[in-house]
Amino acid sequence: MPKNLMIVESPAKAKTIEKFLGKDFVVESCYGCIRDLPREKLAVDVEKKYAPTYEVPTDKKKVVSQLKKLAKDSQKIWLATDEDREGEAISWHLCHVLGIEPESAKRIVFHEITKPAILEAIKTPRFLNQNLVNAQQARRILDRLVGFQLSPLLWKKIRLKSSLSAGRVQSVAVRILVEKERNILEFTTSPFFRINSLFKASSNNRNYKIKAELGRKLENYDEARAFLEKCSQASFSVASVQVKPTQKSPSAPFTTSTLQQEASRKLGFSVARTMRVAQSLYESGKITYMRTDSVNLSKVAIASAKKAIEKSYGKQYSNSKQYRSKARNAQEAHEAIRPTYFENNQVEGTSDEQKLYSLIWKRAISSQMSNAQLEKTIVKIKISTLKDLLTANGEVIKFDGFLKVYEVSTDEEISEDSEILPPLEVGQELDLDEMKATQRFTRAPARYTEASLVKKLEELGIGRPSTYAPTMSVIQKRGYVTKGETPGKEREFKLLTLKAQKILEQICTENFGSDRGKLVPTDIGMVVNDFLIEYFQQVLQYDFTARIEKEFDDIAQGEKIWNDVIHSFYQPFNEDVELALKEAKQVTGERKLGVDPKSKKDVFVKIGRYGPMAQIGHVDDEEKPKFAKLRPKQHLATITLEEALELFKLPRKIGEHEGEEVIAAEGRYGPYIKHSGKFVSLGEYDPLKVTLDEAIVLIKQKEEMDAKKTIHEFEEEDIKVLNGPYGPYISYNKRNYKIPKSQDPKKLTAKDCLKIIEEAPEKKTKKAGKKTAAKKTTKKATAKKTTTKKAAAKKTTTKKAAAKKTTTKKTTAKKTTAKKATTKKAAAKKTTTKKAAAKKTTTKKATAKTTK
DNA sequence: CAGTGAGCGAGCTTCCGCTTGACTT
Repeated sequence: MPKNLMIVESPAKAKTIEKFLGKDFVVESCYGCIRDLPREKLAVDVEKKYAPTYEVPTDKKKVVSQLKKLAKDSQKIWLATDEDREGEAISWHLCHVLGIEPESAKRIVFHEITKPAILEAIKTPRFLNQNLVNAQQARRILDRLVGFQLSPLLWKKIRLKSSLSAGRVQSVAVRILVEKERNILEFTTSPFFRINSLFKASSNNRNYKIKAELGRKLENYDEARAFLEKCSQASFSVASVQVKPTQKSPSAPFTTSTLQQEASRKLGFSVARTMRVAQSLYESGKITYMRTDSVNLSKVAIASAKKAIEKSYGKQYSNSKQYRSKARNAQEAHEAIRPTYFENNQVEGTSDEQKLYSLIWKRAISSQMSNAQLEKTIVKIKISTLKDLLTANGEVIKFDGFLKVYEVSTDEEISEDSEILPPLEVGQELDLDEMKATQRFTRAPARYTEASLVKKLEELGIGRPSTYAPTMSVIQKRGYVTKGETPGKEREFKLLTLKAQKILEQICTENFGSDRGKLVPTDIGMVVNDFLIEYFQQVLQYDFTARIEKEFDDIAQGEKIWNDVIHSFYQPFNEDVELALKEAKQVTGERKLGVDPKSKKDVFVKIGRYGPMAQIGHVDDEEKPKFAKLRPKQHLATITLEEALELFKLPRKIGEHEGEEVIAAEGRYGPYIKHSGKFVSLGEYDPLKVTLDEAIVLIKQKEEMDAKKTIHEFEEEDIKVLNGPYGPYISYNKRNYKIPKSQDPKKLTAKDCLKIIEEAPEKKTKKAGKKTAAKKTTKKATAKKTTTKKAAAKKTTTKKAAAKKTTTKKTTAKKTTAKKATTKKAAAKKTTTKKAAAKKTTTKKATAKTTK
């Protein structure tokens, strides 16, 4: 019989800790939350102080009964869930489920999974912090109220077939994208010219090329032409040389959001892919926990990084330090993401795992390395015929430091290779090799990627490490947002080249405005967003979460009662819901485009039950109106009358093939052609333009594919043996059956198949839910809560202070928070200046690109 | 899997944050 049972949240963590503790301890995992509000109903009694009804979800029943058994056999139970609001609440739920009095529970916490940290934690157990639990309950209940009131309102007012949803996090995420998209739509581009030049110089028998550019933009073609003409007659000389030493310091080790950003930029991973790969690295013990908002490293980790750096690169490369978190609502329950063993600079595994591990290793190890020492040189070049100066920038690395292993990239572009400038003297003459005036265009604001949206949400304090990836997928699943696929458009630009005193003019083309991989809001996303903003200003505000988080903090500090906080939010919110319910008409996003020249009826676009559509005529007209679905790339806001009228040409008969009609149309799953009862997807082809010949090729391809797919076809029994993405299978009566591994699918007879079908297990049904059981226990729980609240409040404040090893009383706690706030501000300033710097380099890059 | 779109009403959906499997045919 084990003396001690310790419960943590993650099974991988449990395994590691068990190794540290020896045989007196059994360490088990509860797999996250073990009790929650039921999925299928509100379960918050708004009449009775917002009393929640919790239950154990079906997929957690097994874990709970296992834990109950272990708990019964143990003498002591240690609740070691994460040290944050959610972790405290999980411990509280565990108490309820395992029949432990919350007042007598042994609660322990640690921020890092190291032996000393855990042994220390066991020495200093505390009790449950009911204030923290209440803060979590308030968070949970507020989210439930918002989500489960707003979503049904959308079902009612926007009668779409697909299920819609709204929530504190997802709706603001969509809003950010919608507003960006509207900025892009409003943006009008304007052309200008940039001057780039290349000089030749030689020094110590070496030839150098010096790139220099004009700092200002030229307004138009005439100015650009005039500038080059002046230069064609000019001589050039060095006006000034400025050399200044600078430093670059490494970035902090990864948190969830920075990992997602870097993996997106450097490896092209979606946030979901990053998390999936990180999870498997974590489970195999190669990295620390991957859902964290902390940049903290344990002492053990810092020491081992130092050792690894000194061994591989030498002492001068080591610079141990601890980073401070900038995140707004960081709870810092874990370490930063780092390799478990710094001495392993690579690991075995899939190629994704190796790549991501390498990124994590480099970032973590470089965070403990020295600053890079650089020397920046700025050379101004005089033009004899003009007042303007040209500027050449050079950068030389004097000591590489952390750059030896890791180069941080920015959102815009990876920075240009540094130029090496030869030694130059003031007054020295320079030979112009070539000068270019390139037409450029002001650029529309950039769309967000999944990773940059996560970054923005984190800055706003919206969402948590565990929800960034799910939030990105939910806004796409609901049809609010899609990942762009269009490659952009071509555009022409002028290029003037001055060489050997002659000016050459060229028209070049470039691609612009690609939205590939970027998040683009859909019409549905926009209509839903506009509706929510009209009626629910407060919840949709960017700082709503930050403000309500302050209230949750007050609850955690024992300064506010959670029911009151919810009440003061819910009263006006509920009024807004009622108002919207009563006042709002059906939301369709309707826009009139004009009049159909043929029928003289109105043509308009709107959101129909199946998505965006165009319509000719009104429903109450004598004649039934005509409808047509919008193509995927068309939008309510931008489609023209002509484009809309085109849509009514579908479905379109394009000819005959083997005596049967061939019809092109746009269906639910994209454009297709129909031929003798079979459908062939059109892919990239436009159903309005596709020719018969092209269609026949596609039909033949499809027939070939089908032939490859079929292994057997037993017509009498209507059984098919087919090749699918998971291997061969049997298709019968609209159901699919697995083929046992012992049998060769090629040798199967109709009889064999029927036998497999008969022996196949029944299909599992998903749903099972108990609705009554949970009620009693929670009522008791809430009653108890209210009585013990005051006492608990006092207790915890003093305890917290004690834990921090400062003097008691609230004032100290407040001071520390104030300090935090100021450092935050400073941090914010830093980032903005950095951003500005990043912008500079990118514009440079853009011009550099075109000159090549 | 693929020509839907009014209005009615049945019956369905939905939040955010903690955590992993199960496993498709």
